[in-house]
Amino acid sequence: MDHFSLIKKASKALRVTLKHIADDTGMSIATVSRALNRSKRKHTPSEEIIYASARKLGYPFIGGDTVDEDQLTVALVTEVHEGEFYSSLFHGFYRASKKTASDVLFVNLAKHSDDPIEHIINLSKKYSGICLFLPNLDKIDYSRLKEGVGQYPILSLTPMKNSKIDTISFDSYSGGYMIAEYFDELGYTKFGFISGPPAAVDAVFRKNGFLDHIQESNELELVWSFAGDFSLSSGKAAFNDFKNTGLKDIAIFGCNDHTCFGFMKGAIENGYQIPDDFIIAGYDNLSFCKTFTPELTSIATDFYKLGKKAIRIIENMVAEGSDSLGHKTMLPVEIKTRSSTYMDG
Amino acid sequence: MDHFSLIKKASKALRVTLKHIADDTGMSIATVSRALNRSKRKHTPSEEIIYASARKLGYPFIGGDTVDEDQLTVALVTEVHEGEFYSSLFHGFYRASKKTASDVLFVNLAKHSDDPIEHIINLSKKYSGICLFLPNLDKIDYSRLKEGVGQYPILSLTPMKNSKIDTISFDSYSGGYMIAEYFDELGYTKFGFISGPPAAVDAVFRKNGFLDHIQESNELELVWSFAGDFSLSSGKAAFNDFKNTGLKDIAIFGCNDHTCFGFMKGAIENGYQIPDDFIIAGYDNLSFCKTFTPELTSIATDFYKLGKKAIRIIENMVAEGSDSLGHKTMLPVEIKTRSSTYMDG
DNA sequence: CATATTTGTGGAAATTTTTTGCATTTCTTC
DNA sequence: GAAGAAATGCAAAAAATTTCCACAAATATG
Repeated sequence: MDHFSLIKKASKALRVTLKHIADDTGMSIATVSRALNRSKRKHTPSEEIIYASARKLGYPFIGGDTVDEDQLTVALVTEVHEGEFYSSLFHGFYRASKKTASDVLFVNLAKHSDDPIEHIINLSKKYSGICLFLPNLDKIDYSRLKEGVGQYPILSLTPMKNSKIDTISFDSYSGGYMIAEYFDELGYTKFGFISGPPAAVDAVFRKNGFLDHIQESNELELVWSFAGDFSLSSGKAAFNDFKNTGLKDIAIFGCNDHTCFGFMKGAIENGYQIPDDFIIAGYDNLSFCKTFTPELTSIATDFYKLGKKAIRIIENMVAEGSDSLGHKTMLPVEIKTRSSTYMDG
Repeated sequence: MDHFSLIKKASKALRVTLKHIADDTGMSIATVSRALNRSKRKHTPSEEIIYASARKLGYPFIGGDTVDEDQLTVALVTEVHEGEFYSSLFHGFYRASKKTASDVLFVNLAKHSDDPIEHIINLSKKYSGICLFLPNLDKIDYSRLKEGVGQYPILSLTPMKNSKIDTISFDSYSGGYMIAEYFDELGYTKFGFISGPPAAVDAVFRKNGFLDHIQESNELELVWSFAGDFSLSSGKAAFNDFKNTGLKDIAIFGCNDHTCFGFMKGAIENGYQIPDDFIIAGYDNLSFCKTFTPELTSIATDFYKLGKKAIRIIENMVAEGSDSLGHKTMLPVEIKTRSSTYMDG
């Protein structure tokens, strides 16, 4: 029966010994032992072969790593995609790891996609703690994961409703709220909004914050909205929709920068003037915000702070033996005002 | 195995045994042995403690990954910085690893910067092959590295003059040449150039290709050039310099996209029309090329192809036991023409 | 409430794995 | 072709790990 053999394979995972390497290379156990214990790596042909075989079979090397006793090793588990976001995330954690006692490893959830949860559970045996950035996992996945790792320091960077495990993320709600507040201060009363994909919980929070501020005041009103999907082209589509309404003097919040770029591109091609005809603000503070003309007002997130805080939380969990129980941590965001929302002097 | 480690300090090299864990946790060796061999991970308090201690001390777990015997593990060694480039690089290798038998691990050259070469030599004991993207290493570093690893599959992604080890990179020279050729075809005869930092060998090749095509024809002439540094602000500075020359009908090659964005931004703010007053092309084909108005003509590099080729080379080196001897591999690049160099119909 | 049963643990024996001493072979150098 | 150095295998010694057994504590059962 199929599942039996699977279980057997998982449990009886035979340990790699010198004998395996000796058999594989045709050399004696003694030779293998000596080759592997050389401090200086020599380059005799047989030692090369032994090294290659040892690597292939996964023999745990001895000369290699001795760990700093107090240093934890935290794994940041992601799927690598394109875009500035991942560079920022990695770079933030990388910088954070320099400032903390812990070491960060970037783990890619690639080939084992048949069962990512099983894979992550295995990772928990290797690392002191795990940070997950896997927006595609659902609630059932997280439950299985929690079940599988037990009391273990694990942290998700994706906001989740009713998550069983701790999460840390940026305060998207406040980001949206800040934008509305800022528009209000500038004297605008008519607001517009371009949403992101409904599945992106983060984008929904941005929206909620924005709308809540509007609702809190009688003078403010949402006069236009458009369902986008984070992409440049959906921003363009949003502009075409907006153009037909003929609205003017409106303050628009696009739930990410890319959408805003698309919107502004469409507007400029149609002879609109920004910020004269409308003002617009985005979210993410991509480096391109400063490159675009007009420069885009946006909500900035600090990945270095995210990394540092995430590592701290893991470190505390390890030190106190405390559990991941669905606590949520929100990191403040910052508004960067630029010429897309005000006139230059 | 899709994870990539930061290797720990290589010092005293004493092997971690069950006794160490027993001493650390206060439990007996027998208990530790049993806890570590449980296939299903139980969550009794003492087993949690044992696991935590084992991780801390770096005990080689047995239950962990079952390695595919024929699968190689290639390490991509970088320092993580911000910017779209690193995402593209990682993503390219990640996709490539799915299409090849080998696994790719991303290794960050972070904390151990006291002696990166020593660190890389240690990595060679763990992985079947290594790809380096470390533009800061100099020729002496590469020589030491070659000396240290001996006959071992290693590959640099940074073009180097007279490198001792194999390199693979994009054909920057042809990229620059193609731009000049394209400008020529469009009927331009006066050319301008914004250079990158002199230390970036890659940027120098782009320049050489561009200038060589100009020199091959009597009609073509380089009428203006500016020493930039790859940054947005140096592009703006380049524009200010250009403005004072009063030149018109000129075709400009900026050696990377960021510089071009800065240049165009300055131009637009000064009321210039692109491509009417001048045409401009960049290098890198960043996603923002399509976002900017006008959209920027640029040289596209394919990181997926780079990753696939790099992995193939490593695989061949392993299979044939051949050495890394300074061979250079160049991957073709492609020109993406957009509205910064031609009028819309 | 007394008595089985299960579970977790340490000590020590049994087993496995690794290292080392010694003899033999191979390769280099004069 | 001989001397010396380096590499290798065998077997013994040492070290590390697992297993067996006994005991104690917690839990279940009559």
